[in-house]
Amino acid sequence: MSAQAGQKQGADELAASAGHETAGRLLLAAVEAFAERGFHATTTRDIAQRAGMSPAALYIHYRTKEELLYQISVFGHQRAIRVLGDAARHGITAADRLAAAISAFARWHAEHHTRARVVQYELSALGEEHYAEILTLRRRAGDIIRDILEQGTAAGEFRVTDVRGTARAMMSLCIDVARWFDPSGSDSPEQLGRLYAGLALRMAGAAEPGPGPGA
Amino acid sequence: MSAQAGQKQGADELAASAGHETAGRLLLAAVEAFAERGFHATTTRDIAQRAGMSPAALYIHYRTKEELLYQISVFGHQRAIRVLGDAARHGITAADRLAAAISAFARWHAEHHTRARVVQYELSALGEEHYAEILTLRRRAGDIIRDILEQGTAAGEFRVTDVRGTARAMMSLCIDVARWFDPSGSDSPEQLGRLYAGLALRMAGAAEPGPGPGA
DNA sequence: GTCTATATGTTGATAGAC
DNA sequence: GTCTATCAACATATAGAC
Repeated sequence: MSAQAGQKQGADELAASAGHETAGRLLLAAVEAFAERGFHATTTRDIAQRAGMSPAALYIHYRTKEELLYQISVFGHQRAIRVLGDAARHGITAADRLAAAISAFARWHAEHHTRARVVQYELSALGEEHYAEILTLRRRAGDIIRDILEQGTAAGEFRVTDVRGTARAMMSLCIDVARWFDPSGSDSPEQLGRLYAGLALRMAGAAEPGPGPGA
Repeated sequence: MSAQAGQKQGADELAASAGHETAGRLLLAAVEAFAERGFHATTTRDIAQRAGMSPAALYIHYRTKEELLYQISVFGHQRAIRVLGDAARHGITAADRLAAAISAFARWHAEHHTRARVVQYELSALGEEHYAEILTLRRRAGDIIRDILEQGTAAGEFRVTDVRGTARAMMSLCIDVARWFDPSGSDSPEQLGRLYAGLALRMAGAAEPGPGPGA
């Protein structure tokens, strides 16, 4: 599946998650608007207009503007964590699993950079309860990388002194992709995933079999 | 100089850059407000109140709310780039310079995480001309790291295949510190700088003399 | 379920007294 | 230079017709 198809597919799934066709269109419109202008600068008029509806129609499907953000955040986090977790199970050695996990997580943030931007940078606009709920989801992602680093270090594959800090740095590297990634740039999400997998292996102090990252 | 003193010192300099005592207080109040709630969610009333003034007083010193953001952005970028550039000149080998540059850049984003958050994440709220001006400043920072990687690779100190991508990843790692850094957390800005310098050396494929990152 | 029309509050920015 | 008072525009959200 190409990056283009991946994005379309993902977008459809987000829309489908709303359960209702119109609600799904509003969700996609909100993602676009929030990513472009930020949650607070986005008006309900803007969202409704992008979905081809009147401002009032929004409130039939969602109680508030914040609920739109909440739905986007929950779905986005669930997706990203599933992608990360699934990849982390592919491979026998810790090095294989780390490379697969980082590659997939970075690639997701590149392919879905619009949604990822909302998911990663508009969290503070959530209500208090919704925010707490999302934080619980986020912790799982960090644990996945940390577990791989611990297993690899124990097995002698990696040389990592600060597991917590190194795992956090790897997550940070992937998340920040959403901020700067430009689909019209020279790197494809797949290339970026390969580069970042190689960089992560080096950060973990893994022995290098092939050529270095980016080859 | 401790991290605390460093932050205070920096804040004073930002305030002093305004030229006028009241204008400086407004600048500091705006940084706090923008960092906490974002540019668009911050009201001019909030900024004025934090500075202990009426909403109207703001417009004596700044034409618009956007001009406050612009002043903060310019000063912040100039500072961060100077810190990075100064550090990049300390050391004879490319490895020394890379470690010094990454350490200083990451540390700046941790120490000044409040200001850095505004500088790095509220850019899109700038007017078109101001935005273009800031982008010019930003390009310089990337060039500094890229030059070190190129020199180190040519000298045989580093093994980097994708210089552009690796330099971008290192910048990304440091910038994202502003998003997650918590001064009440367990890591000090100095510790973080040391960890990240070690990780950067590994990412560059430098030979490892001492213990790994985080030791 | 979707529309038009609007209630109700808040915003960025200004006018004019001191 | 700072204040109080205020404007005009715009925000989110709702009411009621269809």
